[in-house]
Amino acid sequence: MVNRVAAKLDLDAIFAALAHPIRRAILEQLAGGDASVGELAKPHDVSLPAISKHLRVLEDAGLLVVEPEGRVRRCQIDAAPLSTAFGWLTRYRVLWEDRFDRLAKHLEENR
Amino acid sequence: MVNRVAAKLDLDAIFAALAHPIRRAILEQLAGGDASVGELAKPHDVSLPAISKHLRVLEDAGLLVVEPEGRVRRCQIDAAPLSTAFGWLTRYRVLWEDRFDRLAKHLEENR
DNA sequence: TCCCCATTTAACCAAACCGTTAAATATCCG
DNA sequence: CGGATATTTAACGGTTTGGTTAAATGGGGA
Repeated sequence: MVNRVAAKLDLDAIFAALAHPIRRAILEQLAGGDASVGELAKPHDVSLPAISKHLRVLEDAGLLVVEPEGRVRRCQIDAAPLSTAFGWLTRYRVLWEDRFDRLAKHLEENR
Repeated sequence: MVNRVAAKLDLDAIFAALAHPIRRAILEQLAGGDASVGELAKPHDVSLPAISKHLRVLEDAGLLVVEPEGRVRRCQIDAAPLSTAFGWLTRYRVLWEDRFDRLAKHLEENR
C-alpha cells in the first residue's frame, strides 16, 4: 500500500514541515476545509511569496495537494503523511506513559 | 503539571529536533536504555562535536536529560515532549482515518 | 603531579531557511 | 484588447544548521 521506504525517507521532510508555526497554522486552517493561497495567507503577517514558499514545503512533504481552478489555486490537506509521523511517535508512547505511571505510583505511595 | 504554554511554544523545537535522522536514531538508541555520549556517537559516521551539537538540540527540545557521572555524561531520554507532538498530531487523526475509511469503502464497493 | 580519556568549545565553511521587494505569469472580465 | 487579480519566480540578505578540525576543559588513575 503506502510505500514504506518512501515513508521512512519522508520523515525528515514531514517533521521539518511541522517545525514552523505558520505551516502548522496553515494545516490547521486546511483541516477546516480547502482554501485558496490568498485565504491561507490572510491570517499571517508575512508577504505572499513567503506563504507560497511555506506551501511548497508542505507540498514537498506530501501534506498539501494543490488543484488549479482558473487563476486561483485551491489547496487541500493530505493528512496521510501525518500518520507516518504519528506512527513513529507511537513507538515512544510507552515511555511517556511509563513516566506518568511512575508519577501516579509516587502520588499513591505518598498520600 | 506540565506547563502548557511552554509546551505549545516548544512544538517548533520538538518537531525541528525530530527532523534529523541522526537525532531520531539517537532517541531510538536511548529508548533502549541510557548511554554515554561516546556510545551514542559510535553508530554514526560523523565527528564527536557533531554529535555533541545534536545532543544539544535534543536537550533544548527537552527530549534529553544529561547527568554527569565523573568524566562521562550519561544521557537519558525524556519522552514527555513527544507526547506534546503526539497530541498535536492526534487532532488530525480523523483526517487520515477518514481517508482510510474511504479506501475501505471503495474496496468494499468494488469487490 | 602527570597523563589519559570523555566531552565541549572555538573557529570556520557551505548549504539551507525565512523573509523581503520587484518582476513575471496566467487567468478572468469588461 | 487591456486592465485587474491571483500567484509564482527571481534576486537578494541575514540567520541557522550541520558539518569539519584544532584546542580547551575536567575528572580518574598510576
